[in-house]
Amino acid sequence: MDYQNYVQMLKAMADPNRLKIIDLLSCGSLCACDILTHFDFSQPTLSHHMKVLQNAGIVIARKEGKWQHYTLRTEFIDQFKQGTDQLLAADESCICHSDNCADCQAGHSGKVVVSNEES
Amino acid sequence: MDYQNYVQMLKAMADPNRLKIIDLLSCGSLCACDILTHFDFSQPTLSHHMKVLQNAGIVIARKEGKWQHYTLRTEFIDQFKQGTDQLLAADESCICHSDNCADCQAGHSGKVVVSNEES
DNA sequence: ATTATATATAGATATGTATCTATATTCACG
DNA sequence: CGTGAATATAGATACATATCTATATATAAT
Repeated sequence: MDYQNYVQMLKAMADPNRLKIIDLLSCGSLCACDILTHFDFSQPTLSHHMKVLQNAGIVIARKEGKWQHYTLRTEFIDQFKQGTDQLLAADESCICHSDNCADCQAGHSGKVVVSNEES
Repeated sequence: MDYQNYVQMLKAMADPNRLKIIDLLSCGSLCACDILTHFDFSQPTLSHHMKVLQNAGIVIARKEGKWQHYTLRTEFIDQFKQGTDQLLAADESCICHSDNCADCQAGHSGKVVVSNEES
């Protein structure tokens, strides 16, 4: 797999304000003005964030009169969860195997995640 | 829930090189020098990335002689998946409900994600 | 038509960060 | 002890981006 799309989603999500927007939209569609009431930043800043979310394929916009309605894409939810599973599963899809990895040949392959208790 | 820790994980993951490091480590522990062979950047740059991953609670380091062995934390895997589920589930944990949200009172609550087909 | 409302765009600024080179530290080994 | 190898730290630089103000656009209402 290539993680291009997944990285773009992560980048878009890796901002507290945009994460809150996603959280808000997970409850249902909202227009820009309604979203804005939940934040302290300016309207152009929201417009910027919504564009980032759209470009990452996280949100779609539907214009109705003067309102922009934003909705979470089901494809985003599916693809993001799938990307996460693929990333964190220690199976044959491991990048090493597709990379002629010397470490794999040296036996590092396999689920070797460790439960650790230090701070 | 507060997403502080989750955002920190997202930030650390939202870099193609660090994502590849996570992918490599999902196959098993590796020392810095082994990880470095998979990349074009310099050794100090790797050191920086590993610090970011550690600060985000994604990776732990165990020093053995002059080698640093890096391992994915199981807690990271659990917490990240849990955070994702919590974010994208349209249930009572929705931020609106804990925020005295006017939109919720106006009936926007509920799973309203939309399958959309435009580009 | 004019005015008000919702949103977008342009341009500036400040902060964050990914990267580099140079150097320091730590450790094994002779 | 001195040397080489693995890693970390310091400082610099370049690029990305989150934010703002000012302004433009689009639509509804009067």
